[in-house]
Amino acid sequence: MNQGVEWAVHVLLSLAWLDDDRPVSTAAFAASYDLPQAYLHKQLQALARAGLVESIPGARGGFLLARPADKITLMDVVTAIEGPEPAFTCTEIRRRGMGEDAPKSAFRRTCAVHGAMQRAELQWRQSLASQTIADVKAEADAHAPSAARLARRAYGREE
Amino acid sequence: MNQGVEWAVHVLLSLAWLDDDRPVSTAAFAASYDLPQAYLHKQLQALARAGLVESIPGARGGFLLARPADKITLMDVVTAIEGPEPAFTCTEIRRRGMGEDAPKSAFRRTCAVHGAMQRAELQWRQSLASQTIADVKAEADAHAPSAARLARRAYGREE
DNA sequence: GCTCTCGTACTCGGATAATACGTGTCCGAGTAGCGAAGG
DNA sequence: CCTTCGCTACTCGGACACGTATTATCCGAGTACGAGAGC
Repeated sequence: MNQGVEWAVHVLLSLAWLDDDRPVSTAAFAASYDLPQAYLHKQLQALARAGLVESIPGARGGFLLARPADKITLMDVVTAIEGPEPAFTCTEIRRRGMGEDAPKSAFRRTCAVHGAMQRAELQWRQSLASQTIADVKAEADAHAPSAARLARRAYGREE
Repeated sequence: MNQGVEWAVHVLLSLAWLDDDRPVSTAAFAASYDLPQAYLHKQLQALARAGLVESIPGARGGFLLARPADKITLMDVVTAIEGPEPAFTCTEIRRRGMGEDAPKSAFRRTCAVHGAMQRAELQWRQSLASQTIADVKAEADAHAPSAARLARRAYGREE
């Protein structure tokens, strides 16, 4: 799994904590998390292309949530960063394993191996789709109530 | 996900279909599935190291199931090929995101992002662990009853 | 005819290259704010 | 003093290198079968 997924979730989480209309620049995020600015910027562009964040160009620009945090699922984030392709890809090698004279009717139904892997991946995707940024924020708040205030301070709010 | 996972499951499935004590060589599998022999051999070695198959050295050697097909889960196969490392790794970047003066008590509990991703991955792993090679075999048989016979013919059984 | 020995062919095992994707970086396009000049 | 113009600094956007992990390959160690010679 891409490193960028973790970064993206934390960035969205920070934006959810800030909860205002002032955009946050890549430089601010990079400084806050001590991450390579240029590469983090690449990930943020992916989030913008996927419509998860809105990008404000120009000076004093940056990124802000494109929709409420409870409307952004972790599945959205993973898809934005990793792409929509499934992790397991079936190449239908079963067709070559049975000899040339195997009846085509034997392959009408989905490959059983493919089906099994797909079921597992579906469980993963459903779990990701059932958890929103707002949920993660709520859990983090429950673990450490000071988190929201610390986040706002880290980005220059409430000086 | 590694290509080798698909190959490995199909190989184990074929061994389950054959269901005898005569080992099958890498060359036989590669010829049957039309796969690069040397690379497939590498994957089979991983299965052998993980204890899923038993390797018979020397002429007329090859591989056979190390235990019954209903005792080999898809999780075992994925772990053998991909390794035991979790797909998502938490680098605890939250600690850097809150400023230096953040109280350590705020990080006693697990990172919420990590927890959320872990839950999804656990669903995936549980689904993989709940499905055995025997289950996949049963499903494939249900889809196409001729599969077992075709497999035995492909490996020189029942000539 | 039987047995022992040697040779050959075959297969596993690990060490070794080539390639693709994830990682990291750079520079150009565009915008907002600030300052100075003019009215 | 107010308005307008221009400049500078800052930020997004996409195009360009690098490193690591997956993909792919090769050669050596070991074993079983078979042929041949010897008894």
